[in-house]
Amino acid sequence: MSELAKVYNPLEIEDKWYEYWLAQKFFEATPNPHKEPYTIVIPPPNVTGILHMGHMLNNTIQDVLVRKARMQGKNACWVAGTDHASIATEAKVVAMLAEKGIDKKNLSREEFLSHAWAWKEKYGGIILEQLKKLGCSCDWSRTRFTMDEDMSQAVIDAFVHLYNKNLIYRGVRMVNWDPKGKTAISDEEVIFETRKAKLYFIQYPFTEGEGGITVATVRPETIMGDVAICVNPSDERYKNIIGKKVKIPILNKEIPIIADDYVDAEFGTGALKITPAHDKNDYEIGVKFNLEVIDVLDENGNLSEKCGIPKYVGKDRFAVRKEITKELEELGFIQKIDEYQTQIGTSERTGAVIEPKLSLQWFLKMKDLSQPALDAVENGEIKLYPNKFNNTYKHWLENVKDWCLSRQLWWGQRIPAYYLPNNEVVVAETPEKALALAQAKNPNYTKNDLRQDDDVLDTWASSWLWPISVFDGFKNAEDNNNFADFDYFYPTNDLVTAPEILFFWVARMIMAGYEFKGKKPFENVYLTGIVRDKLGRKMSKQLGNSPDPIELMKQYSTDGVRIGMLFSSPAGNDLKFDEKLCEQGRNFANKMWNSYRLMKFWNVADENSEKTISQDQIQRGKTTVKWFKAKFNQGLAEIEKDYKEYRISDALLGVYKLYWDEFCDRYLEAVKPDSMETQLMDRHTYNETLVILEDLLKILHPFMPFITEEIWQNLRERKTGESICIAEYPLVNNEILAENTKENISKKGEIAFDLITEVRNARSAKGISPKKSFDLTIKTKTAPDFNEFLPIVEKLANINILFSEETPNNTQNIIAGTYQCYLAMGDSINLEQERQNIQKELENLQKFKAGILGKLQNEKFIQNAKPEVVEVERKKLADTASKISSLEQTLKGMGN
RNA sequence: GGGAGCUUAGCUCAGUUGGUUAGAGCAUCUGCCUUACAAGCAGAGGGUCACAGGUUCGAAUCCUGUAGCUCCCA
Repeated sequence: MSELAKVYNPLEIEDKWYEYWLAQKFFEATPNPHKEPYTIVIPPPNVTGILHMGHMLNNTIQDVLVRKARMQGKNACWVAGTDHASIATEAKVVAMLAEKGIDKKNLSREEFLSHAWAWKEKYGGIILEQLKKLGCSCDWSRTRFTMDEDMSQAVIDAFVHLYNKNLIYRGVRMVNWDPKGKTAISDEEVIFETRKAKLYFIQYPFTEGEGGITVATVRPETIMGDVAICVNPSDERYKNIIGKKVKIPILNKEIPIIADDYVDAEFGTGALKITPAHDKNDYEIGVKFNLEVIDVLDENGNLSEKCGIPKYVGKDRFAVRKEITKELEELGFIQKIDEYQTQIGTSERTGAVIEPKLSLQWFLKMKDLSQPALDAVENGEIKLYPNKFNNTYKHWLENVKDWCLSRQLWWGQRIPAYYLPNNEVVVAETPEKALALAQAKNPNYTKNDLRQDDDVLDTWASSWLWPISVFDGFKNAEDNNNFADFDYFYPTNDLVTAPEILFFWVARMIMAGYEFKGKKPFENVYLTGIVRDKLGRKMSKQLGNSPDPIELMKQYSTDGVRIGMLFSSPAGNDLKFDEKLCEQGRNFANKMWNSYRLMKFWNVADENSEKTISQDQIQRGKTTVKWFKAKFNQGLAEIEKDYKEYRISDALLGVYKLYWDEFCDRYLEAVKPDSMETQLMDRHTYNETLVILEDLLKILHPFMPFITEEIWQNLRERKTGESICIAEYPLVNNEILAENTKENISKKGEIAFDLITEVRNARSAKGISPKKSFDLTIKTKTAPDFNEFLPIVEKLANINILFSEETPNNTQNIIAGTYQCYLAMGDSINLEQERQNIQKELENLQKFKAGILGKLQNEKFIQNAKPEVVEVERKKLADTASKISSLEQTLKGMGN
């Protein structure tokens, strides 16, 4: 048996078992009315994506939950897939085409899409393959893509449904315009930079009378688009001029002074110029006061005809800023120019400064949709972990804005809206149905009169349907078969995702669940933290501070990396990732491997050889097994509690300590055979150890699927089709816990192990080798209450235990529980030193006792504190008093 | 500007409705090739719980204020 390697080698083992699991179809789930379903849908990663540390964390947690549920006999179904990521993918494809010298502008929509699909087929599956490396136990037969035909159909159907309910409308809205790329981009693609700018103080003269009002702005080139000056109504400086009119410098156009709370009286002069076409907030004020919108810029970021000053038309916005500043200065309108730090949005793609621009977009009204979603979290039907996110969630939903659904892109579901020659619009699932609607208005319309909207829908318009559509929940009701999956697996159980997309995705899925199915999409939402580097920075490509997960797994084993991720991830808190943690995970795997190796050295006794085993060894085995089972079940109960509260890293730490500290360092050391030559072990202890190890492997399996499978498979003869993946997860054994409470087994064990530590410590302090054996006298008339543990103490502390009521000479004092013990270490005892140690210990105890007495003599404490608390204090007092008296006796015995 | 959260050992974090002398892992230090494992074993040291008040018999925990940091929304 000794041919097992000393160091665990994960490489082949991981691939071997993953292939076995897939071949045995352990991860595939089909509806089964006799089994309870447990469902998770993956947050679909971008089809353009490759695995990053965030995915590692997220998917490891999901795998832990799914594997545990599967072992608990549930019908575990984890659906994987990817989303089409309109913007990112289109950008990638455009870039790829550009490299080949192809300009998107010269392609038809169909041509471009065929390139995009080709790209997706080639690169779109990378991330899913990487998830397999991570050990993810997804039902791969269910893998979906948000642009699959039926998934897309669901998106279109949903759009039509909402349009017909009057929840979708078309309206003007401010978008992030990239004047270089000549396209709108999403908020996520805007990078804010802190830049130096100038704050110009410009005077707008009153139309009547002397003077005027001074406005501070960073954008003097937009004054031609001004339609009002706004002040705060409570601003004393301006109270009496509200309603007056001023003239825009140069242009000499009259605009009113209005008042709104939005204006910050502290900023600049407290007077704000309102340019609705070029600022989001100004636009909203414009809507509120019913002001005109004058768009003075064109799609290139140049001044347009509308600016009203011919010499500036067609010139770049920044050039005009300089020129107009000069002109204003010459005309005496500029009072001063301050240096100013400002946040400027730039395009992730082109680097151009983003121009807020009004355009016509499709919107979804959110108010009615959000109410059920708000209620669901409020009344606990859906639970967020950690629940600190309830506030954020509530705040967002109560202030929810309408959702801009359209994107000026081609990659995605094309908006099913068709324009008629008279600019009327019809919305329908297909061109045919749209034509029918059109013809209802005017029978003369033909197919050629319809022009479909060029834009596609936001990717989230696909992913908010994900938990429904992956189970074909939108398919026709006539086709009953298609609903079997949906009816069985929906609502799903847990969702694991990042807090960054709580609104984008989670809230919207909840809305979709109630809107389309009248049911929540999931029960629990576990929000992970953000993986940061050691310095606390977000991991990003630009910084290059993210390790390559695949490399990490090669270096530390997949199990090791999974452990490393989870060790540092308390729910919802950001985690500072450190490779050291993966190393710790790898070391743990190695420790497990070696504990398995140790068992392989042992020989099970037969009827004859069993007689040669010492009673001490047999007794040790018996007690250790009993003790460990108590510890195991206590630990397991804690771990279950941690799982219930989604404290995954605490659950892991619990398992880790059970395995390493209790099993390896205590249990295995205690049951080791006496004889190194025969390695003979009694059958009872051996069999129990096997069961114990199997139970440990089972509770570890969700965290470390590969090594647990490897050891589990080798522990006994297993048949094909057997696997720890589907082995029964241990239940907390309440009988053992009750027995433990009755017999105080774990408490006695602690006393015994503390005593072992004390003895080792005494040796170590004096530089004596652990190999040297000593006598230890326990001061007692009868056998001490932890009697059954004494053979364990003798073995692990390498001592010989005696009982006596006398205090032996020349010994070191040790306390075990309430027992006074004396360790005879021969000449090495320094009596004076020993006396001092005891004195010091006595002082500590006296201080401690005084503290307790202080409490117990305080009447208010006795009156107010819970009886249990008072009882605990009394017990402490008694124990301390007894320790003190025995130490004092010891001192006396030493002739002091 | 509005909202949320954080601050506990050198580092990363636990610390449940207030109740043992505040815990863990890593790191550090000491001693060890001991019947598996040096990716290991046996020990040890290390904290004014950010700061200042308050409530309470009792505060890391509750309240108020201050400072610093982070995130979300605008």
